[in-house]
This record gives sequence, structure tokens and C-alpha cells, in this order.
Amino acid sequence: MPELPEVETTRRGLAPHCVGRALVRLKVREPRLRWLVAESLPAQAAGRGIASVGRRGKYLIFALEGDLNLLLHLGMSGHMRVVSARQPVKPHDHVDFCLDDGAILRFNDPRRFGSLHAIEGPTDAHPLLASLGPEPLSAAFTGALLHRVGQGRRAPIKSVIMDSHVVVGVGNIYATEALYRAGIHPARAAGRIARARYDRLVNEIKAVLAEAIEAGGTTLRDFSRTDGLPGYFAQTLAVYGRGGEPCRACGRALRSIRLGQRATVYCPRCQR
DNA sequence: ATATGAGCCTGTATGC
DNA sequence: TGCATACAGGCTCATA
Repeated sequence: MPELPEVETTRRGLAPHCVGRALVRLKVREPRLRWLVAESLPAQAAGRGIASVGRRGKYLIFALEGDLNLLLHLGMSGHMRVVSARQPVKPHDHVDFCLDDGAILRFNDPRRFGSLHAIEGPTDAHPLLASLGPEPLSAAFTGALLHRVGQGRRAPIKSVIMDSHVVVGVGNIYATEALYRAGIHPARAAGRIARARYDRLVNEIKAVLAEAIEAGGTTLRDFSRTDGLPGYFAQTLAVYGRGGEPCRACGRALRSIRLGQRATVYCPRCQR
């Protein structure tokens, strides 16, 4: 399930294939994604050069010539793959970005939680992006900021760091891992965490995301890299998906709970 | 303002 | 074996 490292892995995989090329055709087989893909979009985008592939949070942004941007979200089961034109279409291959060298960037998303939008001009003001929090790997994301945001809040810290208005890109897997590394109980009220512990938490969020990007992301079920290979971070996960198994630090059985409708695993001894 | 819950989807795993 | 149900979860919207 794509979180920031998976989306960044996708961005890095796509860019060398498509930047500087032209998008000769955009083929939408299934417009019913999270939101209906606009009928006008293929005609609007076709024939334009691709200037860059960027990312904001979990959104990929294809900057096209003529000040048009394509905003693509992978949802939770989506992935992009670079294929040849002869590659047979598989179930859930919803959109093809056909390039002028014959290659295709193919979007597959079984659960259709993904989305595709065209944005004319700057993307920052678009409703989907305007109220997003800072990038977790940027200098703007600090312990001081998170501490300030958490002031007075009774919500569990895990819910707060997964809130994209607070910080983008931290989903269930990496929130779970970062809290374990930081020694913070996921259900602890955000307003009851000391500043120094927030510094630690922010450092661990940055570290776990950076490590996951280096490993090509985490492949559990649907995600794959643009070349079809899996990401290798799954084997590095210390707690996610390991409920009942022993903590690698202290040996106690890891505990599984639900927090805000999300599966959550933590060590009852190491995390307070 | 914050917090909680529903809903969007379908492949996979589990229970009877 | 086969069916029904639960679960996975990023994000927005509605409601308290």
C-alpha cells in the first residue's frame, strides 16, 4: 500500500522513462476511480511534452508543457509500471500514458482508490493539495512543529502523525514503525508528550522513510516498482504485521490493537 | 476547532 | 467445497 516511500520509488522509476518525452496519448479504460476521471482529460493532455515528474505527499505530479499538470494518486492498491505497447492489458489496468517512443506508463489499481486530475497552472492552490502539511523529509518538519500541533490534543499521537494536514506521507506502516523506534505508545495523547520526545519521533519518522526509499519501498500485497520488482523494506519492518511475535529489543509479545479504525502494533514494554 | 465514523473499492483470508 | 463475512486502508465528507 503506497505511502510516501512507495510513491517516491514510483516517481524515481518513472522519471527517466518519461521526462523529455511527449505524451502522445492518454488512454482511460476505467474512469471510475476515487473520483470520476474527467472526460475532457485525455484530449487536454495529449500531445504535450513531459517536463518533470514531481511529488507532493502521496500525489505524483506530471508537469506537462503548456502549464498543465496531471495529478495522480495511487490510492492504496495502485501502482505504475513501464511497459511496452505489446504488453497485454491486465485486469485493473485503468490508464495508459502512451509515450512517443512507444513505451507506456500503465496505471493499475484493483481497488480504485486512486485518482487522476488535470490542473491548469500552479498546483499548490488545488483543493487536494492546498491544505496539506509539510513534507516529512523537509527541514520544515521538526519536533518543535509537531509539539506545537499536538498541544492540547487528546487524539492518539498515531492518528496525529497520520493526519495529512499535519504532515504528509506517513501512513499506517511507517507511523507504526516510527512510534516503535521512538519508544512512544501509539495511543498516547498527543498533548501529553514532551518536546524532547517529539524531536526523537520526528527523527525516527525521517529515518524510517529515508531507509524505506533506499530499499525501494515496502511490498506487502499490491505495490510493485515501475519495473515490476517488489520493494525490499518489508523485511526491515520491526512491528507492523508482527502482532503476537516477540519484540526484537525486549522479547515481549507485540500487542495488536485498533486505533482510529487502523490496525496498530506496539511493544507494551518499549513504548510508553 | 477537534474528534469520530461512514463510505469509497475489491482481492485475499478466515469462519462456518 | 462453497458461501458469507471481515479486513486491508488513504482520503474526504458529514456529524457531534
